[in-house]
Amino acid sequence: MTAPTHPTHPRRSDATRAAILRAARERFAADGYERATIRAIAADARIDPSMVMRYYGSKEGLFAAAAEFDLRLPDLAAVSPEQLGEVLVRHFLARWEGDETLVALLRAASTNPGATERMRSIFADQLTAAVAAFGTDPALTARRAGLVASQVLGLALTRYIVRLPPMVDMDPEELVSWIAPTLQRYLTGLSPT
Amino acid sequence: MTAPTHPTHPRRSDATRAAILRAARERFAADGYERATIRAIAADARIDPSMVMRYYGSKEGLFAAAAEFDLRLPDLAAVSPEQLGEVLVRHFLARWEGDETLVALLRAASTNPGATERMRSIFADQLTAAVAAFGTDPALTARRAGLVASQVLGLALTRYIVRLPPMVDMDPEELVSWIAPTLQRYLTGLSPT
DNA sequence: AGCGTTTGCCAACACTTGTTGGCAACAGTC
DNA sequence: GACTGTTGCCAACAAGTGTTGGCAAACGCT
Repeated sequence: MTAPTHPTHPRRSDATRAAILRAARERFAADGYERATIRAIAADARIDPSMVMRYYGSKEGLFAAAAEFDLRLPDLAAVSPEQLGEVLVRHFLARWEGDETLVALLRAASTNPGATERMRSIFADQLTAAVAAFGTDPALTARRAGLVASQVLGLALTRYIVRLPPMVDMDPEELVSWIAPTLQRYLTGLSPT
Repeated sequence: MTAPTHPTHPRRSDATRAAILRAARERFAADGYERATIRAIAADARIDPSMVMRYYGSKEGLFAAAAEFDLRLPDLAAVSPEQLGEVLVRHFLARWEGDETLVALLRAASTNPGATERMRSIFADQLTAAVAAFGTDPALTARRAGLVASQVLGLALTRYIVRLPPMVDMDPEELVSWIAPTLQRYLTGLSPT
């Protein structure tokens, strides 16, 4: 993260930039876009609010930087076809739990148009590409990816945002065994038409 | 809605109250809790912002009134067991499309603690009760309901909030035929443990 | 008609928000 | 050591927020 886009000289303020980004992700994840104030983020990072503006231009710019995200989906073509569902749930669960960026993005996506758009493109681009990679009927690929997204995002919503007790209490393995067959069918099941 | 709790005299301002409530639901559904301002809601309802305060006490109070919601779940004990999934998806789809209250609630649930709590209780109470009504292993009831909620809320999130193209484009019947088997298994499938 | 109550609007309050400009301290270079 | 650019903070702004109190008109009742 905060990788210099070009072989530019490392800046003396890189530590500050990173601190801002870390605080921003925490606040956005905990409070959503509008309730997370620049002042609060700056206080967490122990710097002045004006620094946030200098380094990230605006609140929108800060969010864009903090919500940079890659699903890091594995190559599904290399997975044995009957294990696709299981591999995917495991991967998503690990990704949600290990990085609060996605929670921040999901919280913000409900109210902030920019975040909505990013969420949409992440799942429309990255997930659709991964689903296309193991090649079923191209006409169905987008729909399969959309259905997978609906279950995976629903899992995240109920477990990390709404915190429905049963969804919070189940351990990852139980979730995998319940949900994997769902994704498996969405990915490889016959079109029900 | 806005039903007089007691046999009190109908008030001359009932029309205004209803207009406020209608405008509030629209704004909350479109913008979420924090971006929906009392001034904007009042403007939509063509009255002064101070009226909102007089009739609903506070913004939180207004939201609480606007987000009053009943899932109106059918009696699942009266449904033939192999059709549970299908009946449920149909019911939820109709409920989402016909009433923007749930969309308002879902949008707000990501950022507003009160809305989160209400969402949680709606699905924890109403849905769990419906699932319990056709009586499987009580130890699994809450988990089954939670899983159903995860898929149903994921459907709503991707279709009405994030607006993932494939989820928006599919017509209700196709969604039903894809998703019904998922709910069916969550409701009646064997515990995978 | 005269009464108290209800409905509505206006103006203002106290506060928070994102954002800006200026100014001191510091680093590194010639 | 002087010069240039960077890093940081302070103070302030303009705009928008939820919320409040008071006042005029309309209403419903006797």
